[in-house]
Amino acid sequence: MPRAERERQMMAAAVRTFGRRGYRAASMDEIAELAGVSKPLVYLYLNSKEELFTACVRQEAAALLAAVEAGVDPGQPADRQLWSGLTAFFSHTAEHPDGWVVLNRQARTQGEPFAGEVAGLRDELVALVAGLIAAAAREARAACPASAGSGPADLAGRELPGQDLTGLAQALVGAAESLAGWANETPGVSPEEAAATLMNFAWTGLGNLLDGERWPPPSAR
Amino acid sequence: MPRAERERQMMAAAVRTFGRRGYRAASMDEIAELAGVSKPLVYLYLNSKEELFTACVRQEAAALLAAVEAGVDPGQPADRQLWSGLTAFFSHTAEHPDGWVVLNRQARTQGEPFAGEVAGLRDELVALVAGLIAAAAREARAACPASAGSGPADLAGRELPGQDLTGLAQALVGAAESLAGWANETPGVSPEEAAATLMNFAWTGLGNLLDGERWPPPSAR
Amino acid sequence: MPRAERERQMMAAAVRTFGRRGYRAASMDEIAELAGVSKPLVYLYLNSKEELFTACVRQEAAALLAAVEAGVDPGQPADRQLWSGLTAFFSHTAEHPDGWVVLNRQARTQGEPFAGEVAGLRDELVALVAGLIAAAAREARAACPASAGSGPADLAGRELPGQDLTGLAQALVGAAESLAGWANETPGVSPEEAAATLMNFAWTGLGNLLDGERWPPPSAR
Amino acid sequence: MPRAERERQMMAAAVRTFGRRGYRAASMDEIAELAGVSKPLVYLYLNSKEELFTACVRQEAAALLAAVEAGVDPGQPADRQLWSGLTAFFSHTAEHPDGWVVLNRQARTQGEPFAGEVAGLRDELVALVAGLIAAAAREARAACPASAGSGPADLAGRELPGQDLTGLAQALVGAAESLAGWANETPGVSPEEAAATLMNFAWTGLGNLLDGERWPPPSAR
DNA sequence: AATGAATGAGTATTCATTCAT
DNA sequence: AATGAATGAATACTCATTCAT
Repeated sequence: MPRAERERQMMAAAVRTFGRRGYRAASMDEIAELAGVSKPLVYLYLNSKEELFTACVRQEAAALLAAVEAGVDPGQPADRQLWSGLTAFFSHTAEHPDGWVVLNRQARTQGEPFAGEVAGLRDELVALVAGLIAAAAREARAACPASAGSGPADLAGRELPGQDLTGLAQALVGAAESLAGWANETPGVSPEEAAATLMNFAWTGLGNLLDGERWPPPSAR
Repeated sequence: MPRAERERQMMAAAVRTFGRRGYRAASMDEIAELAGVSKPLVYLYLNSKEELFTACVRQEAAALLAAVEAGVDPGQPADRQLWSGLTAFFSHTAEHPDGWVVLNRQARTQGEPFAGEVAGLRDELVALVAGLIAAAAREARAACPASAGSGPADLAGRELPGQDLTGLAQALVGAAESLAGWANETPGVSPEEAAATLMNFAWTGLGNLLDGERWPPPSAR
Repeated sequence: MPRAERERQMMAAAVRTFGRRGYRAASMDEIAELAGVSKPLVYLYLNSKEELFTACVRQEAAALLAAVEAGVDPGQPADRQLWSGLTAFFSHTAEHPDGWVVLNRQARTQGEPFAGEVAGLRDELVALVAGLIAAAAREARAACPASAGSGPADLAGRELPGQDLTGLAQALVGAAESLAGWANETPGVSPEEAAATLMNFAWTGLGNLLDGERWPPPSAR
Repeated sequence: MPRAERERQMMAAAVRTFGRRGYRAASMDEIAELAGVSKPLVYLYLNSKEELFTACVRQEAAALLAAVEAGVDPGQPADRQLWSGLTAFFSHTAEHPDGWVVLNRQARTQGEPFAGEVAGLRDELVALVAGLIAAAAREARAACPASAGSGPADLAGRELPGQDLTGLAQALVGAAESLAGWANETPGVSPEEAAATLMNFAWTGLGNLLDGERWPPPSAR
């Protein structure tokens, strides 16, 4: 069997095992057995438990990021982009539960040497979301050119300082992570519904929500 | 030294060690040394690593929940309650970083026998938040009695089915968890600011936010 | 509570625990708890686990030996003495099952430092039985004074060299030990019946033996 | 080195160590060192201390039983079979002293989880002996066909109720166990002599028993 | 390309025993 | 006369990792 395929098998077994047991509790024996190969072969190909786990994290992070980025169509308005990105996010995590658990839970116990690896992914997601929020701000400004010149007060309303922007993005990403976990274990919640819930929550605001507003707003439907 | 005090020492050492290393990677040797006692004493008082960890989780969960509940004044309107609850949450997690890490990260690796323990805490938080959102909905209806009879569309706008309610609460709790982590490692973000960011995000809605709205709304100031 | 009574309590708890668990598996904690005292008190009175066990063995051995000796009436013929001694043996072991288990099983794992202690008891039992067999031989000779002078062949038949004597006694003691275990766990076997079974088995054999019969019988040679 | 051979080495070391120290006092470290391997290898091949001990007991029990059964020639009369079986028993125990100690002493501390294992062996030996005694009874009846019709008293004399039979077999097995211990530590007692001692002791007694004699003899009643 | 055989280093847990009071 | 508090030393068991083939 060619090396590349064997490696895929091993990675799949590793993701599954790490997802189910956690980094420390997973044993190389179990991974090798699940992959259907001998332990020395795992070491020959992937060097060590730590490297193997790091490779799993990197692979799953790249796949998730790619899925989200593929879901975002830069030609669309920012809220649409966010909505489709979230849908892609919820779809991907639902379809790769082990990988998602590895990323979201198992890789985040601090003190382990791969802590930075997954923090990197999260930072990329936060940056992506922050970018979308910033884009939305620009669009809002562009949509009301009149107000652009109406005064500094208005403008201030549309400017978000960097720290606020990051905080908002952190909140949105956290909300998405939480909803992903909840949606994956609650039957009958589709990725689209989860995305809509989050858009309602974040975009529209709870206050407006209670006034009957929903996302997408009627004008955009 | 009296037993109760020794136990407190041990629990503190355990929370610190579990927070820094994770459940599996923490060793009873390290905990005992940090507590300044011999290992057998830890076993004499707390029976086993698993029981010790469960005790830590329970203690930290109870403390966090108590802090949040103490921060919520039922005499206030729902948005005020939510804001003060969030402030208490961010304060508590900032003051007990090890306990927060134990709860939020280390206790959530699935497959371990205490998985349910921390899930319980999270469910309580979600329920608490869901209760506040439902209360807000009631208040909104009460505030516009006229609209109550004005038609089904309006009413529908103020009714939240249970699943939506839970989803929103999950999103809010996830956002808070995420912000707590970010605020704790970003210098200069106070609990109040974190709470305001989240209220802006959730209560007002990003859309309104970009239109210059802020929480608390001018009328409430 | 006076020291002597406390010591009796402890010894009783120890015999019970050692009997149920064995020397190594019994813990001083369990013994102290069963005796209703604190562990340091056990050490204060009985010094160490090994000394405690040795004391148990000595106590039970002395009690068993005393019971057997009390059952043997030197004024009776040897077979009667043997029968009543066996009855006393089976009665005592039935009434003190824990003590018997300690003597017969738990104290006989070699390598432990008290190995000699229980070997001593057994040697005394074997010597007692050997004495009875020798007495029986003397009685047999005395009962047939005529044959005493009839020739060396006859005499040889009634003389048992020391090694044979010891071997026979060992066999009889082993048979008794085995029957004691069997009788204690087989309902409906009384000490008298056990003694009768053994006498049936052994005595008629011994009798013939003393009359010069040997196996294989002459006809089969 | 091939696995099977290593396993044999380990079993031998284990039998020796368990025989010398007892189950609880034997340490896996000592066994591994005596076998000349590292401890993990012992665990890899034999799983746990308990399984290792059970395997030792099973192996030694099977070997002893096989030796005894090989010594019994069903074509021979019952007394010959018993004698040769006993000779095989004493030979085997003399040649495998560690195994015999494991079976006869170390495996019989009650409360340990393998208690049943060795009880099984003993029950098989008792059943085998009981079978031989029953066979002897049949042979005795067959040898005196005339007496078969001569009256109920005679017949009764040759019938042994099941419980008596078991009791006799227990006594004989116990006597053999005791003699084995004695013979093994008394220089100059050959297996044949031990077997002869026991046959002298037991067989002539059994013979009379089968002829209807009982203790106490009628004259003494 | 692949593996059977093997281990050094560590981990949770237990227990006989002592000290200060 | 009695105990609550405490520990040094040991033990069963596991695991990531390597070597010889």
